[in-house]
Amino acid sequence: MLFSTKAEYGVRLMVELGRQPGSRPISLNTVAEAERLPLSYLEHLVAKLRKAGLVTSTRGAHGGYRLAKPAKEITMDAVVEALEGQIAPMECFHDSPEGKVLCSHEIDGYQTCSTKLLWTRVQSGVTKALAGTTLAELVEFSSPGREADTATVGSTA
Amino acid sequence: MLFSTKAEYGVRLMVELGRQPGSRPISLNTVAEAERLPLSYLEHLVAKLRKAGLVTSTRGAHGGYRLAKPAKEITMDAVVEALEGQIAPMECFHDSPEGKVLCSHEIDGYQTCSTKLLWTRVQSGVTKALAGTTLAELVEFSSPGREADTATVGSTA
DNA sequence: GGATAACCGACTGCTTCGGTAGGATTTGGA
DNA sequence: TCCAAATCCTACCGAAGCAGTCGGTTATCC
Repeated sequence: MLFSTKAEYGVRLMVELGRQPGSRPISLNTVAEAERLPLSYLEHLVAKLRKAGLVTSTRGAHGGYRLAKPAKEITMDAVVEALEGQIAPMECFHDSPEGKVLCSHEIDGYQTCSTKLLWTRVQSGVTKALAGTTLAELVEFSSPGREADTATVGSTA
Repeated sequence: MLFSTKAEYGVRLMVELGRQPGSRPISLNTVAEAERLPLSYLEHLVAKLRKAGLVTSTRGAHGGYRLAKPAKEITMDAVVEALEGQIAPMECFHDSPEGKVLCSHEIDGYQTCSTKLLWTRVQSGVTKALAGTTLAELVEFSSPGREADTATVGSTA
């Protein structure tokens, strides 16, 4: 499995927040019941999202969470990365400052890494899919009234 | 991390096999030394590749492994899947008989799955990257400069 | 002050990862 | 014929991550 349920639950949580029209926060409890997910586990996940600056929180009674930005401006690479950590196909891949991918095997003074081409392509494929999808899309895609419609599930790139 | 070292080691092993010109098998020991990987761990990995029909084995002295097909006909989705198991972005994704992806949340009688669009795109991105890369490409990509080096990497044992 | 809800850290059972160990079986060659 | 080189197979191990649970603390509204 490429991703764990952290990404799954976290994305659902974000979608749930994105569904709310007003600006008032919704409590985690509400989200947990709507999505039928364990509240105490969601607490851990939402903490990651908050630290990543994707949601803001209001404490106390009638508090809760809301999106830190409009759903249109939230791309899913940021969400998934906040939840799962750095997204790389393989451990030896790091993001260098220039945004390039780098395979540590090459620094060993040992010849060209035979797997670099492959992982670079995979990395690119995943990144394009995640960065090319906004939260707003997911909200609209799953909004009630719209029945399961696989026609628009095409790739972005 | 999307994939574990099983994929990394296994792909390197395949590339090493693909580098061999003749049809005679090479031992795992040779591969392990060339790639500096633990032999006993490679045994586990090559077993998966063999069961998937990607390599064939010859037992006994002067035995070893060789590719079951020409490197051009081996696509990396088969290799990675043999090593890592079914490739899906999320646990709720299964390959249905018709080759479509299916999210189990939708069968719950509960509304449209809010994450399906995202995971479908990711799935597509990864699959395209893997299926669009052949072993032959990786072999060629990592070959240049090979005959020049003097280390233990020599192809002729 | 009480209810609500975010926050925080510790703990737990479970599975996978990465690797080791020890043996058995098969085969080629001296 | 017997040894060495290989594949093959099962079991085991420590470490880490996953998917939670639990208990408690702080902040806020009524």
